[in-house]
Amino acid sequence: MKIGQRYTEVRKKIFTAIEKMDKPVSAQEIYDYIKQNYEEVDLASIYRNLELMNKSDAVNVILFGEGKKRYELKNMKGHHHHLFCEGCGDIKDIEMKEENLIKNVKNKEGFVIKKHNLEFFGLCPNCQ
Amino acid sequence: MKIGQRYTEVRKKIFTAIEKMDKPVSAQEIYDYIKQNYEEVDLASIYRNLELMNKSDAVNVILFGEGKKRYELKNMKGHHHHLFCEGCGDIKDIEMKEENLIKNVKNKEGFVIKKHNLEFFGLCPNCQ
DNA sequence: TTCATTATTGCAAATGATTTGCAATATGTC
DNA sequence: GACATATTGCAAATCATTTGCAATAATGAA
Repeated sequence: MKIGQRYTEVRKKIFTAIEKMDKPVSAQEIYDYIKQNYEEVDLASIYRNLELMNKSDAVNVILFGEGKKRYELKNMKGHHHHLFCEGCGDIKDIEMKEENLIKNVKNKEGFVIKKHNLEFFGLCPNCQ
Repeated sequence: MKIGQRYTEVRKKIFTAIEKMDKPVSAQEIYDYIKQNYEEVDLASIYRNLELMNKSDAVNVILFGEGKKRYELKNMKGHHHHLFCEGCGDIKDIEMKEENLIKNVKNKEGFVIKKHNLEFFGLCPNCQ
């Protein structure tokens, strides 16, 4: 997995931050984490790296309609989806077979499917 | 389906705009459509109404990672998902049974599922 | 190891979507 | 028609993300 041309300190920190927080995180959360655990890194650099990481398939972009993107490392876990709590924003992973689902979509409309996202929205035990 | 307390001209225009454009549309697209077909409506009013319409279940919010939200009328079509072309932004509806999928998620993690979104990303015939 | 090339970073400013305060206006009610 | 207040327009604010540019750091060559 090649991100850009150089393996920089900033890049290492971003990787570590996402890995340690162990959930889909926003650019701002990565920024905050790094600020508290290492020397500060500019937000713009984080955004630029996240875009690179996304293009090189190192991270997934996850959307919950909060008005911002979340990122998670791709190699850490198998393919999965998420449960997003509308109450507290808590996020849980879910595993699910969906071969049939995906199979049915392929070749429909002549599209070439490159990616799909399935997210569930609801309330976690604490928020019900 | 009750949106706010009054059935205003602005509200009518927004409904008509979304219906006529017949695809998931952004607030800006609704604004542009109305500007061309009726008297202009303030963007802020459109946003305020879209939020109301979402809370009262009149519209679905759809996310394709473009950095903005799209809205579609809920009553127009049955439950469906979308194919979003990363090349040109073209959007197609797809129908799919997913009873099993959803059934499997219910009662998992103690979440109460209120909504789920499944989006596919790829390239349409023109963009391949 | 030092040097040179250029990818990457920090900083500041710009952009785009969305939100908010507030006074003016329009809608439903009596 | 007059009132009470939901809704709108306008302007400014906010938040996430992007961009220009000069300074800095990573990597390959000498």
